[in-house]
Amino acid sequence: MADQPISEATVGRLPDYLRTLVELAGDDVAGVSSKHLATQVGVNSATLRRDLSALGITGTRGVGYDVKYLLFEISRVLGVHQEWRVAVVGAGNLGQALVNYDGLTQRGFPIVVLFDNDESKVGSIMGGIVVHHVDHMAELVSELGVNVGIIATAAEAAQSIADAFVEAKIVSLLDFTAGPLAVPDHVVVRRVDLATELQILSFYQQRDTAVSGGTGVPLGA
Amino acid sequence: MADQPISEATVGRLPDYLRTLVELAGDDVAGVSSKHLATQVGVNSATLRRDLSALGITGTRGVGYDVKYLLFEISRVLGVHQEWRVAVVGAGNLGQALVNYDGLTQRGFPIVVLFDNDESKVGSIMGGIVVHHVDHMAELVSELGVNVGIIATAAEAAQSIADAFVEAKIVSLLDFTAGPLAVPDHVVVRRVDLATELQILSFYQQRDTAVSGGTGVPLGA
DNA sequence: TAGATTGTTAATCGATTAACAATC
DNA sequence: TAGATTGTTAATCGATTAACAATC
Repeated sequence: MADQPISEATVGRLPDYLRTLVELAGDDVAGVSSKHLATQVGVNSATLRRDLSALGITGTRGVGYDVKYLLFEISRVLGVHQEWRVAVVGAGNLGQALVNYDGLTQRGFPIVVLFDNDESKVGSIMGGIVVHHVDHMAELVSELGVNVGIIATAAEAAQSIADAFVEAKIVSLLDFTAGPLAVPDHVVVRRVDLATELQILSFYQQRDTAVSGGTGVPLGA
Repeated sequence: MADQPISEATVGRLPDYLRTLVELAGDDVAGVSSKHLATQVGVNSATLRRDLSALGITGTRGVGYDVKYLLFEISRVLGVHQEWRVAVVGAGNLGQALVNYDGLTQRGFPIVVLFDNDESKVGSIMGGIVVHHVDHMAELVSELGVNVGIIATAAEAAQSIADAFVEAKIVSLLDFTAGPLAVPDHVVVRRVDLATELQILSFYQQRDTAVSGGTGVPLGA
């Protein structure tokens, strides 16, 4: 029943805990110690106990945690018991990949509508979803009960789409474009930028394979 | 010429710096202060100066930093001057979206080969790339000079694909599947998990819209 | 010289983790 | 009671940032 605020780091670990717990439950494991679960997930057991404590989730001293209870509580905290209806803007390759990707629906995030500004795409069906014109975002988002928006357009359009989502009272956005988005404080944006991920990878590779020391060899401009 | 180690946090900010610097250079801005650049990027100016210092990048006291020099040095650190050749495993929707996505090539990460274990896909061309059978990974990865691998298969196949990449001497992997991958220490894996991103978003939304306080209302199991 | 801005020291903050009293 | 494990305190670690001497 602790009342520490829940840190971003803690929230980020919850899906990992959930994933491992689902496996344990599948194997009919009833109880688990913080040490065992932490090892499975790859975190320190004190960190795990602290995370659970922050969520108000308790175990039994000398015994451990009940797997089903953990599963239920973490699911509840993450909102897994609720269905989150997703709108995707951008019916290009990425948008199409998203609507064709079962994983999102399976984990409780069905894509219910796809928007594009290209008239030739409007009206067509992709992954079982009808493509609507972006001009109709406000009405449809409200009508369909959308509560999460995904921006999968070209970078130039991102800000105006974000504005439209905000206008439509969406407060959770996942952005696949690179630039920073200006949104009101109550709107949460998470960014997925594949090229940046690859750049970070290449940084490590370059550093680890570099002939060590020195200011570095200048390459062709 | 500082010799602090470069933190993961610093590396993660480099692409943001780069992006903003590209804009400044485009506007023909020649010099910039840490305060100005930091404001643009949305970080603290001391953090920015510390990051640059850690990379051995210097400015001029009383003046600021030279935009072109910053651009060149950060690019070099990130390996932007090198072409990173990417192999994607999994020619499903995600794999297809990746090969059709120009952004990666534009930022120096051309996908040069696509693998799948589905015989009916092998030999076909997607986004201009020939699909090869996963059994030929080792030879082709070496032949084509691949140095980054992307795992875009179903979750069950991820570990064996990772093993195959490791076998083929690839040390940088981007993984779109959920589970944890076991790889040797010298291999760097970054994970992109869309459902987890959405779960984190829904956590914040649930928390912020919740009727405050209390142990929470139990929902139907 | 006066003004500006870097590069770094020292303070602060927050997150992780060892350690252990509480207690099943 | 003896053994195990939680829940939390206190120590540690690392990253951020204010502040300022160095210096252009």
